[in-house]
Amino acid sequence: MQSKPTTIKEIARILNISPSSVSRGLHDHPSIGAVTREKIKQLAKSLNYEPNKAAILFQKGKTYTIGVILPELSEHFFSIAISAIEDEAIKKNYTVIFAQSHDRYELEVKLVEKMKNQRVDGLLVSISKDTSNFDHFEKLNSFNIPIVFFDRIPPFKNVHYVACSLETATVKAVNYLLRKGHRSIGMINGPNTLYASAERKDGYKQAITFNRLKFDPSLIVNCDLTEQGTIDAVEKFLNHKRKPTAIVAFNDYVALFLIKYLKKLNVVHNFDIVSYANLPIISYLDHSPIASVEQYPYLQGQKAINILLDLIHSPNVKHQAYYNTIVDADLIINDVSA
Amino acid sequence: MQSKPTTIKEIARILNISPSSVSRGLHDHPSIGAVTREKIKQLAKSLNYEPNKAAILFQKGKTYTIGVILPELSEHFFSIAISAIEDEAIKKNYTVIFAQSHDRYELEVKLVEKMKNQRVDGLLVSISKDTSNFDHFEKLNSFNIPIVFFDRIPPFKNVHYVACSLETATVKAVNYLLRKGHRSIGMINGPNTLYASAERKDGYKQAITFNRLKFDPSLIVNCDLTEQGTIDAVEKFLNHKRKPTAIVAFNDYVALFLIKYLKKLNVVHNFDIVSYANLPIISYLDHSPIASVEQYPYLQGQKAINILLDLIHSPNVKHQAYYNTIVDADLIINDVSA
DNA sequence: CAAAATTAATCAAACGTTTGCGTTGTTTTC
DNA sequence: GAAAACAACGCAAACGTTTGATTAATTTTG
Repeated sequence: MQSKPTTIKEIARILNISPSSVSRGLHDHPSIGAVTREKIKQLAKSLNYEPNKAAILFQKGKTYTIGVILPELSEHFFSIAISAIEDEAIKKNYTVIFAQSHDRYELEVKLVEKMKNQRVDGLLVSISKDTSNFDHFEKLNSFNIPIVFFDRIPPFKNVHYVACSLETATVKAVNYLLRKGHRSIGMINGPNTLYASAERKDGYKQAITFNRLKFDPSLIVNCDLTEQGTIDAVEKFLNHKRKPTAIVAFNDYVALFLIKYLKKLNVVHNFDIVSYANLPIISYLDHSPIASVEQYPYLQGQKAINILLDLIHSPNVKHQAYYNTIVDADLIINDVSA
Repeated sequence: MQSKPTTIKEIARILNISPSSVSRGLHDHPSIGAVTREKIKQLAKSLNYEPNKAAILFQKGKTYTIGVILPELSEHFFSIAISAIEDEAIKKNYTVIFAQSHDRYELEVKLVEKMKNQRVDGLLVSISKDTSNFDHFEKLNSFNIPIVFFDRIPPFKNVHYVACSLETATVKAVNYLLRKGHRSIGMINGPNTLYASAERKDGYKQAITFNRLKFDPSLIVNCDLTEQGTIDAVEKFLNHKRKPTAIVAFNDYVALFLIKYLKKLNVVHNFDIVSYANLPIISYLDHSPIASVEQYPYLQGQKAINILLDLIHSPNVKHQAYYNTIVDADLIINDVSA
């Protein structure tokens, strides 16, 4: 025996009124009398009425669904960010669908297309690390689907985004190392396609020059964020004429690769390491980074979806202004000896 | 300018045929001639026609959506499992919505209700660790919404589920420790509400008695899987008259807590540790578990959703038989000295 | 060659909800 | 006391797609 869910029609039939009145009654429309309204609501409750979402979606042409595209769910940052997105969405009665680009541009393009076909009301995106072309996002404009980028954002301002000021954070990080006496600081940076890479570089430069030191570009090396890429980067430092005594790693995963390799070479104690992400797991390492930049994924996710919902609900005016939201990043000190 | 998406009606109007013919043409219905069919398909393609999913859902009374409820997305196991679910869903043109119970029973109940109201076609569930009442799942039966449990499953057989044989895995783990010469092996088990706890216990007992050793129940202690709970558990071992030389931890997170605490007490080298989950991060620890049980989350997720899709597509017969799928778990040896 | 079968398409209803407009009565206003 | 205002509800269309029933034209069959 499968029970058919209750419909508005059935309530109308039982109460001998029209379906439209039931609909209006349930929505507190002023043209329905208080008595009728209460009768409707009571019966609806007792019959366990739940609006058929599919019918509403169809009728309104909205899906109350927002899409999320991010590189890797198993990265701690994103798993937390999406938790925030989900929490907020549930509150506002939106449904979230998500997909992973696995950091591949072509997959990202396909997913954006998929999301469009799913008729999402809006999109939250953290771009893949080899995305340098953004046409697939621009297409959505003509369909009036707003996009908010978060964390991994495109390198221009005329989009909505939420991100950390990694530049400021990097200044803090480098300053911290300088205060600890380091004079040659290496940086393992990400690919140049990432805006975050530029920010880290700028922050590094800024801190160095502000402290009246000479900026040496060869102390910043790019890396594809894989384990092998990290090893290649480290090698450059080890062979450097001004061998660094401290290293700023692109994120905690890179830091892990880095530490593993340095341990293998038995030189891990020659380096102070600072990283980004502040993974909880990091504190369990023996030789962990002495500091890590916390990027507040939950907060970022929260802000991003709230901006998106705002865009969805705002009238169809072309936004001249873009939301460019910066979340403060903090340097978390793990160094017990500090 | 916002383009309205192309509809069947419009294609029909342009081609001077009826909407129903267009629909049938697109679905290769035999009653549409080959010429007309091709004309329809070509025009549809050139107009970038995409079926309005909302309309189809509404019409068919199906949502092509499956719900996933799991305890914590930031747990590596689940983030991998849901990746598998998502991958399979995309292939079959299903949409996945998910929610986290954060290991709380009341939240889980609400989420199940939410999913029901969203009219999901089916549900994939990994139950929270303090769920001992299963009425909220039984309600879904009358709505004909199939459920497949995975990993964290209820303690009875008359449901569909996919899980590891943790019993077998535990036998392997304990045998491994016994072969390494350990004669007093502690186990930090989970709450008794979890079926997985019973399995671990049984496996432990089985390995011990099979090796003609005496089973000492006080060497198995329950734990709520928090850091403090783990510390409390360890304390019992440290004060035990037959102080264990090896410990089987409930999972890698517990192992982390455990190792951290033992390090603090400077006794970490007195113990061999075996754990479950095989977190990638574990290998970066200095003193990591010498072995870990791999539960193949991707495979479990894959099997679970395929079973669910099977149930969804199968005719409305009451299944007398239940899918009780066991995925083999393997003991992965990390011990370099082994 | 009439009857039956086949082919190719159309018609109309249906899914559940929302909403602009119209229709009743009843009450207020000057 | 007639006109205007209002309160409370019903009617019907609309959203896009699918599908059972129907029709019309063509072909096959005995």
